[in-house]
Amino acid sequence: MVRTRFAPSPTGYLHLGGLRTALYTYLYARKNKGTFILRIEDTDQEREVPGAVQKIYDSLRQAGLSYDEGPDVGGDYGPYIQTQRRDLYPKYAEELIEKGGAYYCFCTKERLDEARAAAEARGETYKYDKHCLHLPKDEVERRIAAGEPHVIRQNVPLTGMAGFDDALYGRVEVECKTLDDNVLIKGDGLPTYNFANVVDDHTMRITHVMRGTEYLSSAPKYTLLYEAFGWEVPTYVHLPVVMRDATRKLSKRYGDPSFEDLLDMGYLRDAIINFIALLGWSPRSEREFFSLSELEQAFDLEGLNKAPSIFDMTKLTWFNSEYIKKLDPSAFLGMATPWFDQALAGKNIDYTRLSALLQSRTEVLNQIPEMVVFFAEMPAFDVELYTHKKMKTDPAVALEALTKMRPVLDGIPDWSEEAIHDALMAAIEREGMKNGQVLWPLRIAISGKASTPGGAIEIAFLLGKAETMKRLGRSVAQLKG
RNA sequence: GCCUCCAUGGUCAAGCGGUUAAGACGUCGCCCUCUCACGGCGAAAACAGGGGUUCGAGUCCCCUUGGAGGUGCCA
Repeated sequence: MVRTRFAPSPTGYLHLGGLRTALYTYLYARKNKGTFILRIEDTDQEREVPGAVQKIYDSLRQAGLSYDEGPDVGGDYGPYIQTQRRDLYPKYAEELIEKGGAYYCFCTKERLDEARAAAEARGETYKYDKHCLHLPKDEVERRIAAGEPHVIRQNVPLTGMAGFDDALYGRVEVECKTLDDNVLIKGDGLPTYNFANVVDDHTMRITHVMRGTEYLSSAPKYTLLYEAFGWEVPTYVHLPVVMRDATRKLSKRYGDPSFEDLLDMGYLRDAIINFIALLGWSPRSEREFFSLSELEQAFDLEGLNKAPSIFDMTKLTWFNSEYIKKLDPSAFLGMATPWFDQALAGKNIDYTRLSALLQSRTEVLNQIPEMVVFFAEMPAFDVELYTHKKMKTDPAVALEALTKMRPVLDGIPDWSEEAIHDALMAAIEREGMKNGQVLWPLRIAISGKASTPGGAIEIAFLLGKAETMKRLGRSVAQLKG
């Protein structure tokens, strides 16, 4: 039975690298009919950000990554928040001490800092000197009883190798002598990640530990812990980082968006998931569109890439535009409406028609207001906009065309697209002009923009007869200068 | 510095000893067209470098270079 877990620290929003780790972890569980667990790693009380835990719940829910066990859903292996498991860790630490895998340490911060500074001054990697390893048991007990501050450290062997087999990276080994005796239980009684991840993964019966490569080089140390306990080591799957460019990883500091930010901008959940899934994983086929449930079927470890990948906003945007195009028109209308309102509130515009015009032109929802504001207010524009080589128009041609079309448009009784189209086409033929020589200037005259969603006819229709005639009148006046 | 890991076009990425080295995004060109999009067609664009192993190497090994991660009483 596969049991996987996503174990974030509540230090802020859910960034995209975290989302991808969560996604793969979730997918692996689903693919194997296993259990997906959420665990909150909040042992660093100082870094905890208020509200961050709730944010994690919300983001995972919005992403569609439902967990079978977790703080807010329960489960048989709880609690799922580490600070609520605090009484558990010292017990295991004691056991580890009994087995020789750990020891109490009373060294002061000052002594440690000095030693570290000295090592660095010598150009060496600092390592704790096991100063407290051989303290007699009675002395240890006496000092603890006396309330002396202390931690518990891992007792790493001085010789030999430590290693593990990663499902993605293969065998990873290091010499024990390069490893430090890290703190397992801190002065505040809470465990460090080094200890908590081992105890929790074991007690929660996690079979596959999927996490970022920042843990790759410390994983051998965790294996030592499992071995000291006599526990079975889970399967490790370390996942490469998501980068913003070749040398820096995605981060809020540089303005990289979080999952929430993307959603707020008007990126669709399914598009984000689809894109993220393919960032570091390949189905090894030409297929590129996957829904979450399709990913649950298709995902496997074999398709994982070992190299870090760069988050390409442009490709995400393409995915988004594709997802928008596939939307049912009424669904798109529903999504677009709040964005229409931003630019067109109070205006009498046919949103249904407008959204039909916009659907194939919208890449991200937040582009909508700027694409449609001209319906609300006619922008000022330069008459040179009338010049278009291919359409064979310029301000002079435009003036002639507009002057001739004004009465034609004014004479249309029922303002429908069909009526406008027919009237205009008939007039164009009668005058012996080219479509472009009339329609281009007309579109400019009533929109003031070089490019618009839809042509002159659609825009005239959406604007309504009164507004169209009003704008036309002003534009003709402008041309007469 | 030391330890670990990684390396195919600008980006994602297929390839798992024998290929004209896929595909997608982006870019550029053409077509469609009342603009812009959409859609269609096409083009440019990559195995970091050097040594091995092999009849044969993008694929295996080593070195170099470049990059990432770790080196915390952070995770």
